[in-house]
Amino acid sequence: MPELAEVEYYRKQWNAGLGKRVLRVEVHENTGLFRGMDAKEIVRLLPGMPYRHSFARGKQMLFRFGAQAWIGLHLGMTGKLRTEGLPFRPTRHDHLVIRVEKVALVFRDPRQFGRVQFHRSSKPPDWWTRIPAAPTEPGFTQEAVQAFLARHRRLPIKGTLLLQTGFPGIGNWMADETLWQAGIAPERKTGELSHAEMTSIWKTVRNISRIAMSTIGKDLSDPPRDWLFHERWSRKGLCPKHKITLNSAAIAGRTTVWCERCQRA
DNA sequence: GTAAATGTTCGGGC
DNA sequence: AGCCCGAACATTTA
Repeated sequence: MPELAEVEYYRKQWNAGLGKRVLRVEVHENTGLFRGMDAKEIVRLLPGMPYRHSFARGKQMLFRFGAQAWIGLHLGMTGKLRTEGLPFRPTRHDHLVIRVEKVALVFRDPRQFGRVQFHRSSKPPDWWTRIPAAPTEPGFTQEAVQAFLARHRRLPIKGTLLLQTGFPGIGNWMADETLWQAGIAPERKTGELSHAEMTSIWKTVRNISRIAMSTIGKDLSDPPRDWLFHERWSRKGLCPKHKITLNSAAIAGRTTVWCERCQRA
């Protein structure tokens, strides 16, 4: 379930390998994770380099090896990172295994919607540098959000919240949580929101992201009990405020859950 | 057996 | 050109 906070959690899972030298890399090279790249390049070039650092921004992660090697990872729908002690034999969905001293760094992704990128340079890749500020960063300002919303006036606000070019890290459950806490119906056109509602979107996204980071992002523990989060997964979820059955429909192409009493149409 | 799933990209039709 | 929509990717789970 990798959105902003889950990505942060999974990034840290490889920390057990920090500072250690790569001994060997194993890949399932014909899987979708390596689309558009040559997986063998990683296998050939990474050994000998220390795993130095990792970063996460939105749903993207970047791992630094040696002086001029970077691996970018996206978890897609079902990707997970973990480490394994030795001996370790990868199984069917463990598509990338980076063996460092005493530990194996594993990227598992059954559906293969995730992605691996390799970049050789002393500088991080352009695609990384261009990611806009995430909701937990100072650059995620009210002005930036207003300007972004103004550029997507015809899209339902639910769809706008899912655009990674404006809300890096926000995914389906965070978008629903935001709209529920902000009291805005998901099918509202972005351009029809009032100034106060746009401000509320900005504040709520920041608040939810901060709290999610300190719970889910820390150790996958639950966010606050009164969040929609706990109710939105089952077909008969109840609004935490009104205890009425939540609505569920596809909006902007994605399953959307909301409370018609909380959220102004 | 069928539908749907926490994401993104691509191509066709307008 | 640009916007919008649906399909596609591959697998598991309800």
